[in-house]
Amino acid sequence: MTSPYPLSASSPVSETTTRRRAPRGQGGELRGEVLAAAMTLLAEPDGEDAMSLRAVAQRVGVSVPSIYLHFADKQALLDAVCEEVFAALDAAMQAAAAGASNVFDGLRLQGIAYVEFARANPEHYRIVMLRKHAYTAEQYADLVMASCAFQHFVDSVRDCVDAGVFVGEPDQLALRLWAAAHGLASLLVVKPYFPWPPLDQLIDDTISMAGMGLAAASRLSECADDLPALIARLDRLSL
Amino acid sequence: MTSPYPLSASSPVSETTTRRRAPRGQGGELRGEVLAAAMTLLAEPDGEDAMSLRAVAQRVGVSVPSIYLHFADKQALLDAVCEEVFAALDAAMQAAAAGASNVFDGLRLQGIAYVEFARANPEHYRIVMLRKHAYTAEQYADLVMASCAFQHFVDSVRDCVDAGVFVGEPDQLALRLWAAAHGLASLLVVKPYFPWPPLDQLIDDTISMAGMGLAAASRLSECADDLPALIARLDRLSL
DNA sequence: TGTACATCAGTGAACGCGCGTTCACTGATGTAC
DNA sequence: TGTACATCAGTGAACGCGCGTTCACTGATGTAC
Repeated sequence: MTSPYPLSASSPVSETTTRRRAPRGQGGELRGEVLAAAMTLLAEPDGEDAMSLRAVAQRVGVSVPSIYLHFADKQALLDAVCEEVFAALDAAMQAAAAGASNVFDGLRLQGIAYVEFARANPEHYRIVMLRKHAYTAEQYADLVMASCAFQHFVDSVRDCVDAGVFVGEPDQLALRLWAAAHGLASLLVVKPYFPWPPLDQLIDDTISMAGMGLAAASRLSECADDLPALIARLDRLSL
Repeated sequence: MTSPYPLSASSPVSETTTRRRAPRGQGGELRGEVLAAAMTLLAEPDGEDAMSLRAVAQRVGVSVPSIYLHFADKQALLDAVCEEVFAALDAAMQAAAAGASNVFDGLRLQGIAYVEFARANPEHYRIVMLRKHAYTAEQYADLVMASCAFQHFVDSVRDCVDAGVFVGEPDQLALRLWAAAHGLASLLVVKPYFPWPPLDQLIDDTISMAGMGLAAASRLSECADDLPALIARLDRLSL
């Protein structure tokens, strides 16, 4: 019933309330309640279809046009949801990285946290990562850069480059790692009925595979002779 | 206007035909035309929204209820489309593998063909791989196994295991490689506006990363001392 | 050879539904005079 | 201290739209007698 992770927006949302009108000057409260209700509805199975403005209004205990007091249209509400989800994803990854013993392990823990987030919040992951957005190139670039999650991830990759684990441009390397993590995450979200093996190990293996492969491949392109040394280093990092 | 790859279903489809009624006993022709029109509509941008039964009927030059003569409902038509797409994907991967110099390279070429298919047919890829399907576990397992694509891919992984490149269960290893390829494929489909680097290299790199990483990781879990030898072997395979 | 009939391929019109959005309105509350 | 008024939070009813699906029907064509 409640949102799967703490929302920055306030207020619990019950099933079918008749809401008390906000006191004067507190009209903005409704914005938070609408956003929270949208998040909750989207978290349910088939959330994307379930989140109509009518459903949101009913959850909050308010009439449908009231939503337009705080969101220009449905898309604006969805945009707000995306921001919320990106922030939560970023927080989960940052928290995971905090427990790392070295920069390479930190990257691995972030990757695992990424997939675990998708596993725990499949419908939210679907909205931000699997939906087609009607953005122009500029709008989209803005949105990606505005969300800290990808930037923080690139920073971690840069740390690894500085430590000599990878060779190359951090943002380019990050894309490749992101692809691997997103691949597993989206498969789990979209194909829940696939006969998956035990997920904890699959996730760890896939993330490790990407990290090791990138280390090996980015080195291969530079100096193919140095590989044994590279592998020895990876081994020392206690992957 | 025409479908992006040869359909097993016959018949060209023009914009707004008035179709001539099929001669007696040839009623089945319409099925192929409906399927082809659905494929064509789904290939367009926003294809998933654009493919309504009304739009399909108009493309074929037939009334809407006629579709029900050959498909039980809209879902049945979508199922038929999925079969068609899976078959085309399988064919593309098989063709790519035919040009390989060794089993490991064959896997790499299949991975590249997989991503290229998604890149060339983004809306078709979206339908089969990014949509949520309302299947039960059994229905879905049947569907996956019925489509040859995944089976053929597992076979190629098995060849690599036999050749000593990977260690482990072929279907388990295949899942990890699939995740990596699907990750990049779906990112390209869903986020066309992302500031991607040159795609040919990104694709090759990502696939190679997965292959090398899996080889290294699957060996790591067995005998951590043997890594230099493994890398030397990968190098010899001219990755 | 002619005709009644079954079959076949397809149609026209309507069904109810839920959707996003808009518009004119209501009624409580604080504030200026 | 009383009252007119502006502001604010929110509402009720309707808009047009496109959708999947159903139902009774049409008209051409082959076949049995």
